[in-house]
Amino acid sequence: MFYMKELPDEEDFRPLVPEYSSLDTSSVMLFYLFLQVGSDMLTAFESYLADHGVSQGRFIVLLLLLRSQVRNNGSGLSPSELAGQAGVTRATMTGLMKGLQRDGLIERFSHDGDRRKVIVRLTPKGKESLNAIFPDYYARIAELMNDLEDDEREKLSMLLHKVKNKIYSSKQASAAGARG
Amino acid sequence: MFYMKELPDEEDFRPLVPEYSSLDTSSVMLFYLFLQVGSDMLTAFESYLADHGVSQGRFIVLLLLLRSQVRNNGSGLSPSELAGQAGVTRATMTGLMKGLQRDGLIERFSHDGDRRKVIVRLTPKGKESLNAIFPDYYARIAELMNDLEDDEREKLSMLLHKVKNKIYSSKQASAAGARG
DNA sequence: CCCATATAATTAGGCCCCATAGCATTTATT
DNA sequence: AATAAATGCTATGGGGCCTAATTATATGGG
Repeated sequence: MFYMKELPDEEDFRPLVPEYSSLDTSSVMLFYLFLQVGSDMLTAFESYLADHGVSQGRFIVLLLLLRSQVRNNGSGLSPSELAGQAGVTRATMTGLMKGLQRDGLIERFSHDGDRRKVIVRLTPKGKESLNAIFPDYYARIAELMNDLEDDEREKLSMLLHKVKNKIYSSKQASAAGARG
Repeated sequence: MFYMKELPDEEDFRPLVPEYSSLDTSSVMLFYLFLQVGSDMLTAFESYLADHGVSQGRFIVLLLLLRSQVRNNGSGLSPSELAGQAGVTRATMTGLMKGLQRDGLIERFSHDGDRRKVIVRLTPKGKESLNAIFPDYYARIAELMNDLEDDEREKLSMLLHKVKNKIYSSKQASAAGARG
């Protein structure tokens, strides 16, 4: 994920202000700060996951499969459902499955009732892999948030939700614009 | 960037709590919320940039070049400096340069004093490209942050800095651990 | 002056993430 | 029965990223 190591400051925007009189520098700097922190967080956890032989994408898939086992007693998920829950296309998911199966972390079975479908389940090795990752993974996340007091976490969560809602509402707006 | 569309909730962690008694679910959920919002933000801006024919990585390079022009009167930057400022290896930067030069957005000159070095500068077309992107790009960022009051932005910025500092301090810790 | 070392940029090769388009199979709709 | 829709897959390609090796150049002793 690409970002600038050295964030832009007021000085960088000053020459642009005459041209873009409405330029809201505090927004822009906050935006880049956000991206930078997100990227750093992600990079740190990706390298941790890489030490355990999985990528971020693979880890999410394993997590989704574990959740499905917990929630509905091991009935498994189809690639299509996984793609939907992970926010990628079915084709992308196929590629991910391929690698995960090659490494023995998942199994693919054919669905009894619907022969178009495939059922994906964690193998014992896949579960072990998650169990090897979990304790330290969670500890690292907790460590990361350790400096935030309870009320700060709530505040951060609230602010993140505000931004998130804004993204969704503008997505809808642009989709409506494209339709109409 | 991979994340889960449907964020995990308390229920998902409940089965894990007996095993990981210290599991701090509020941290974990905040962490995933953060990644999700960051990813959504990035995706939205990437698709906007794609409409203008540049990727996030390319855009950052153009931005860095523009900043260098503003800051030190167009002396340009070397690929090595660009790689450092963008947080990627020189090899990665070479690939980026190749595409940007092919599309006429940058120029590469050889350094007078040191013939190992290359100097990269924006072309007029590169500047035009940025100027075509800017107004709307900044407007979108401002729009995104529009629902946040001034004090909320400050709070968010402060909280982000707290997390950021935490990342850096744990990076140093692990680096020191690797050394010693 | 020469050689060892360091630095700059590039190339080659590879992995991951991700998308679109097209295909065969199977199921649902009408 | 005919059409539409869904599923999983392949092929193809782009973008981001890396390591290792290569080439050219510079620099600091000996």
